[in-house]
Amino acid sequence: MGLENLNDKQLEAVKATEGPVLVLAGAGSGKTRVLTTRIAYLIKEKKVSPDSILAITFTNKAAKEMKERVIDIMGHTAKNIQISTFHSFGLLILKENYEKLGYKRNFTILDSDDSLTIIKKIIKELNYDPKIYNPNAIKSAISSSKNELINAENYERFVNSDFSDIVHKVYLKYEKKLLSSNCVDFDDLLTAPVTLFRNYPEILKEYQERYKYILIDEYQDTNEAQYVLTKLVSAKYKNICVVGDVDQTIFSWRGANYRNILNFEKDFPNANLILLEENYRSTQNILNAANDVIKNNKLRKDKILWTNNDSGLKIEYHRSYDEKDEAFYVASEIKKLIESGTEKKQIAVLYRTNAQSRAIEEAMLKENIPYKIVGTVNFYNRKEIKDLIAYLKLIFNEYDDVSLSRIINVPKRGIGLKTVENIIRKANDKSISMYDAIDSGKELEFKKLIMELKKESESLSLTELVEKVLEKTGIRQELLNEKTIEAELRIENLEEFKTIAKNSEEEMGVISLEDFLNNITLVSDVQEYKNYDDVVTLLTIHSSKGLEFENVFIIGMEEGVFPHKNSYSNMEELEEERRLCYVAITRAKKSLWFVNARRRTLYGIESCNPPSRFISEINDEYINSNISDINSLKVNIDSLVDENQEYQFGEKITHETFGLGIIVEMDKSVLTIAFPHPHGIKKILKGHKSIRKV
DNA sequence: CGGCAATGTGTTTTT
DNA sequence: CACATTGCCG
Repeated sequence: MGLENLNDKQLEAVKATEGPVLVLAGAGSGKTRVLTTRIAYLIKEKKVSPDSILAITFTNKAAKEMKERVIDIMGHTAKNIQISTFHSFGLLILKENYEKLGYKRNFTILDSDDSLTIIKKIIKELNYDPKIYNPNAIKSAISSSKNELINAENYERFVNSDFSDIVHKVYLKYEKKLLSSNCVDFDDLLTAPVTLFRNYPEILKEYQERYKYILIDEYQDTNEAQYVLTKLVSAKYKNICVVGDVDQTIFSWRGANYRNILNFEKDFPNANLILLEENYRSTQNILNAANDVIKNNKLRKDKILWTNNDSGLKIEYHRSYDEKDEAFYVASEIKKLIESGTEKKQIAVLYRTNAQSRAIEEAMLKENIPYKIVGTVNFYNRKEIKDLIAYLKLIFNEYDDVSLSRIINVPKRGIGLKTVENIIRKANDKSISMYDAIDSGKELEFKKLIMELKKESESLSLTELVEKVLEKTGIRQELLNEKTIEAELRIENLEEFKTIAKNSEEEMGVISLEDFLNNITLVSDVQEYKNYDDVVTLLTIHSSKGLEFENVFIIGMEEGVFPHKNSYSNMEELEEERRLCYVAITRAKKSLWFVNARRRTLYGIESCNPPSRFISEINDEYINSNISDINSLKVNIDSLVDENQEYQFGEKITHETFGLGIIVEMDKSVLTIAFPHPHGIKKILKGHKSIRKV
């Protein structure tokens, strides 16, 4: 079972099966090993039934990996364990209780693009100018509210400005639209189960009985909805084991609240607290660098990771001329590694923003280095693929007005804006779906096509259905007629989609249209299906969380890029950047590179950025550099702050982005300021340029 | 209705 | 810079 390889603390975490357990696990301290062994221990030693166990992870990648590891230990009994993301778990609950929440059996999940489309339409309907009221801002306000379990009606209490008033109105209409389209959005997958459990205690009871043992990974990244959901389901047996590391909170912008982990012992009195501080992953030098960076955060508890590993190589810091040069340097270093026998899958290039991947990708292509990009511009976001999916969604859920609007004229059928508007008006008047509202004209032809495909979908396999759609709708024919290279590429993508369908069918035996659609919406990572053996990995730091590589390159180590300039005005966001840096550094096992560029063209403008402050936070003795004097390049962070500014409790200030706020707490260097919704409470360095007295 | 050109806009991270 | 939206014309 692997108990023999665990240290005392890890063993304690595995064996403390009864009652609440909080495991504070530093980076690389073997927390995944603890979780997987704990699951095996529950089943083998404690004779717990596999389907009484619920294990929640934060990403699909982590869920997949955990499942594989458990299967490695236990074999196929492990297949019945519910190991998934919060969102997939929410979907499971929803599927078992859709009617109580007002949905029909064939509800579908909207992706975030679809949500935005709906919101744009609503803004138009309400006659607001989308230039003044940014649809994306409204969308994220609605999404944050949902994740804080504030529903559209309750949002009224937070209305205190023009903007929030409009958010409220859009939010109400948006919810109505989702329900009538028989659709849920991502956030509903978390909030709907909470609503269900609050309204139906007897249903909650069933789930409490079903999942007697609960494990939650990355607990510091849970938001309010996830937190409440966890608490509800675990309330009866309280056999809940949460694992996390406050220093690795990197999803605050999505509502993650690291206080959930700090409050765990309050929420579950007499919780067993276990600290894992020994790092097994990295060399001493890498770990020292990580510790040096993270200790600059003011809002944290002291914790020093240690390791028995050798001190290892110094961090290699390379400053390049520009981003092309940077990419070329990385590629040539990777080449050297590969030539000296390093496995490509032990090499990763990490960056702060997806946009940075392009230069690296070009260099990799030029140098002929096999690579994969994790979670880049989504395969499923390509137009032709979205169209195909919209057909499948509509075939499955005819109430889905979003999908219908998308494809009613794809390929061109001569159904224009006017016609569509008429259908919408009719549907609204009669309170029916657009699909049901269609009864004449060219649009009836379209409806008949969907009806026909719907009928066929009952008897065809998934792959056959996809083929039928490509053929009968004319999607493929239209592209064939184009006879351009672009169109050819699109056809290739459609064929690739068919392959994905086929593969998942083969993998799972049979897969229903429903499961397939849900899967591709929730698991947006197409590369899971592709067969990559030994290639270099390119990915954002965010998606690198939980992974490890022998050799890691962190590129764009510049002020403005990393830390990202949007985080400058707010101390909490800057500290999140620093945690992000901590995560990035601790991905490396053996060797680590910091790379940056003297000048960089991003979004069409060239800028010259000083090296990242994070580099200067690390003691020079851990760094090897092509620059003679690293210190001469250190940024003067103090220049951003006017230390002499004094404030008083209760004093009003204005912030350049959050507006008027009141100081509700202060200490030597940090102000806690309350801003109006949706900003809420922020911590800001005393005397920071972004705030002014009023 | 469909296609094209001009204009404008927003660019952090993910389920 | 890349893309999305708008406006104009056939």
